[in-house]
Amino acid sequence: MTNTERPARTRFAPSPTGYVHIGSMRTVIFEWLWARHTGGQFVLRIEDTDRNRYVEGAEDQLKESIRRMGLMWDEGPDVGGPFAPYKQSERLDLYHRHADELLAKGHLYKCWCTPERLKQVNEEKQARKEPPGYDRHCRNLSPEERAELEASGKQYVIRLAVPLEGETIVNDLIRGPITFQNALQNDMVMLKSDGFPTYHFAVVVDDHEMQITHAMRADEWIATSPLHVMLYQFFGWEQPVWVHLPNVLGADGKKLSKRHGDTAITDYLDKGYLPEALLNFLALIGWGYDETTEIMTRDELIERFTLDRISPSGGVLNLEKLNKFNGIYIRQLSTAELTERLLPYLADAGLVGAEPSAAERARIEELVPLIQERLVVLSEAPDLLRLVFTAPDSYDHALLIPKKLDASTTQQALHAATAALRELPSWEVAVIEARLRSLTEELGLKVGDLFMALRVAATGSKVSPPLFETMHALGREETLTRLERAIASLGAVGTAA
RNA sequence: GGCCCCAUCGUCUAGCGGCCUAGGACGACACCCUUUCAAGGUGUAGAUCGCGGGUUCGAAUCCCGCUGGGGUCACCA
Repeated sequence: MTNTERPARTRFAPSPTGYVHIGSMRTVIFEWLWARHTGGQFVLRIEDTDRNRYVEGAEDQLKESIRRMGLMWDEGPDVGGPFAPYKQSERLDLYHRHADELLAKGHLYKCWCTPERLKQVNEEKQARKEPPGYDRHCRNLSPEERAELEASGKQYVIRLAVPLEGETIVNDLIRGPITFQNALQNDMVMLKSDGFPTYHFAVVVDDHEMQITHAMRADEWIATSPLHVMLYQFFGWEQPVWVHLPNVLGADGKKLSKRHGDTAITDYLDKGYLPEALLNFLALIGWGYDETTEIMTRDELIERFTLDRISPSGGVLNLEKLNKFNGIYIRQLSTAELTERLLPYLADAGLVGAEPSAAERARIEELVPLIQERLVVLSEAPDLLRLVFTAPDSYDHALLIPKKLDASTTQQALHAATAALRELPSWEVAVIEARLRSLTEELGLKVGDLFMALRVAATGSKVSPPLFETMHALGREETLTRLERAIASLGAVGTAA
């Protein structure tokens, strides 16, 4: 593992075909962390070489996802860099120049086979129970045949002339050397008939051109990595350090996909998982620091992240643990900070305006402490806060009347409480609590019973933030109004019964 | 199916030949705190380290085989 601590250049090279998968984000995290840890650069490169799969807007969404995670790239689209452009569709000349070089050396060859013929060849191979793959027809053309096809002007692709014997070794940093028999490799297409390179050709050329030191990518690339190694050898270039990262799996141990639930990183961000919680949590899938440390700040992660601690086996996404992490990070936020992050969710729910006024902001900041330690995810805030904004529209007597009491006793108790609260000299939490506690004694009730009746009367629910804090947040007027409505609802029962 | 990778509590992981009668975290359960829910605290259960052979005085740790799981076999990345 030589020179792993020298400034590393890593890259994330997605194709703009859709959203950013949470597993891809984990890859971004490792790449970013390693670049930061070594004081190197993290580059973003757009691999838009498949015009058929191009998705409008995907590139923006992808950049936005990375930005929202707080993992800005040092070089790439929008920010530029010494190796611009960072979009492969704008680097076509480069691939052609390099292809010509290898073509001249005989490591690449033109292939005029039609998709139909390719399909037919594979079907025949299949019928003979042979492994699929190109039959190298065009590699073995006679000079005359080649000249004729060359002159025909027909469409062609450029393929890799894989050595027919020997073996290719991929030195994976976390797995050690992996040996592949050359005879088993296919003459994969390097340049498509539309003149665009395939991934195999473009990554190698660009990683070399952009001086990428560590080729970190998901481990599904292991199977084709010998092709990439061959290319480096044919070019006479020094290989990057290969680091194939373990996958993020679904609960069934298979690659995480739509049927496992949310897979886009934005799904999580939108629900209100904090970027810092996600970063910490995701960093722990496939990597671990020591025996006991799990909660780590971004800076601690940067300082502690090393490649040798990446494990080779895939890891299942444990949502419950993510929830726990998110709660921890939410509780670490200051009231002001949490308020700021909650506002968009409250605006969506219509609890505050789209452009919250200073008064609304102040009001929310007052309420935030009531829910901070109860929040798992930011998007739950509106529901937790709704009881403050909207009075219960009816009362369920089964909730309102304590187990061992009846309607009239409950009604009397609430009435006494209302009177007591009305006369309070101030509306401070401690004052409310002191008065209500003494009231339980005066009434000969159990603390739990009275408080629960009051809770239901004030909030309509048996579950709420602490009673006195809630009453305080509601304000005296609103609290009394609600209690009176609860009392009235019980009175109706009394007469009906 | 061929090739390749992987294999420690349900899950994420620590462990890189003796410190392991395997540590931490999430989850579960119990108790404490307590006006509910949370949060917090304490504790319990949970892994014969996939199986079988070796190597060694000694193996979760090294080697081989097996089994299981996964990945990959496109003019997609």
